[in-house]
Amino acid sequence: MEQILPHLDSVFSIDCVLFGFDGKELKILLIERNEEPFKDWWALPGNIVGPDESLDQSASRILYELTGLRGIYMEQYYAFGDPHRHPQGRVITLAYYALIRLGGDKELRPISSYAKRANWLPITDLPKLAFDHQKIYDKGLEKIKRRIKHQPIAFELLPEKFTLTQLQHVYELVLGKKLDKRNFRKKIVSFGVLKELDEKQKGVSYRAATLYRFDKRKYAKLFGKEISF
Amino acid sequence: MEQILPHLDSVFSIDCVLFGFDGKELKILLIERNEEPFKDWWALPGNIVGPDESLDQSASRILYELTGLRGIYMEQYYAFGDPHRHPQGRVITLAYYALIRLGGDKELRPISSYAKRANWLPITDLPKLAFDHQKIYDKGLEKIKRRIKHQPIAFELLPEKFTLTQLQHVYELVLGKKLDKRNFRKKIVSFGVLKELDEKQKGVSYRAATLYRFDKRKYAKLFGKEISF
DNA sequence: AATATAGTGTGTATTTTTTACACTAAGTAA
DNA sequence: TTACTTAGTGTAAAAAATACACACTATATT
Repeated sequence: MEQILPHLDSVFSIDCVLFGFDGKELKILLIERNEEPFKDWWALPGNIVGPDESLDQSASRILYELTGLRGIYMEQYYAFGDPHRHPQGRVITLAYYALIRLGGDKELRPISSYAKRANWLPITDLPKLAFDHQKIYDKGLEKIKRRIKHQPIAFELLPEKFTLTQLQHVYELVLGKKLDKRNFRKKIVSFGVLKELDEKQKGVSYRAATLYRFDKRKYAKLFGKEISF
Repeated sequence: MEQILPHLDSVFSIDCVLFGFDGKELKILLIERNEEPFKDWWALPGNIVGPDESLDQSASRILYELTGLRGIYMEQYYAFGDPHRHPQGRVITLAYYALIRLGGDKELRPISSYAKRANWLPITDLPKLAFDHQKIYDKGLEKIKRRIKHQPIAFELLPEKFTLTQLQHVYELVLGKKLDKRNFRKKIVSFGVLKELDEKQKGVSYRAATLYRFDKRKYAKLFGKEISF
């Protein structure tokens, strides 16, 4: 976040790439700035790190203030500290990404003053971003692309119960490529971290798919062994 | 680095895990502190980020001041910012690792005041470290373990001309496990990034091995394709 | 000159993993 | 009942990973 610049030699902020999945698209949450510099531009949400906050806490707080959500999966992934990245002084920023399942419409809370509004925008059609936020976003996407191949983070984007097709969809969106249905299922099931439920999808106008759940216990037992996509 | 604490709300430092390979062991460069807190403890080298330095520049400077080396492979990998990680105030630190080929003995330069001395210590036998430096080191090792599987960083630890056995040795030390000689050679050669030289190892009292060189051109052509170990 | 020593360099068979590929089944809507 | 839409499944071929052992070569020693 870039709005407050106390008179310190350097300022410390956190910027977040909040990835959300609504069942259809992969989106990120952007705010439209209401202050100079970059007034009226879209930017990643961020803020100054509080004096008694850990970095992770600070990131969680930013997310909470914007969305009202807690307990979301977040990961710090890089520090951006070019001396000229902020036109008004030195601001070193730590980048976090978060993975969020988007449910109803009531995801967003009232906006703090420095932003006009916030919006979930599909990553396939992003506007120009303020500061070096495009670079921050790019690196964030790169990181989750890599991570989804080795860690069970896809489930963070899905509801607790999901179909294999939905899961595949998440992988395809993150990796940016189509996957073969049969091979995908074979592989994902072979990891042994999914629990098949006695329940079917509801409200669809075609054959309902079986629901699955991510089984944290089984995953814990795998610890050390790498998933590899 | 932890020795200077100006009266700011937060201070920004960089700490470096400098990995070095001397042909036998994997080592890191530690300094023995000459100031409180943690006087007489071993610590990772570090320093405050200068006002007009980029983060990468700052890390390179720290390395240069200690070793006289430039152009070394360094990578930023995590920010440590627990509010209580430094007993005297808030210091957020960015961690970098570097990979260094250790040649003769003249690697080290005169030490700045806050340290008594600096020393290359084998990672198999590290002392207790000041602050949260053990955590920083652990994460650094974890990162290069992961990275060496996908990126040609092993060559940074070796002289320009090296034997396949030496290369295998680096992989074994970083990954912490033995590898099969024939399979290792098959795989590493199949990547097509090594150039076999018309030259043999010298000064050994047994059959001399063929020397190889990492071929950056060939590697550049592979870009996008992943190496996988 | 013969011998001991120490590391180099090589091939194959087996298993495992990855890939490519297409149709029937089930449920809903008209 | 029919049309529509997605769910769910298997196999063969290719590629990659693994396990494994011995002869060669240069030097040092006697």
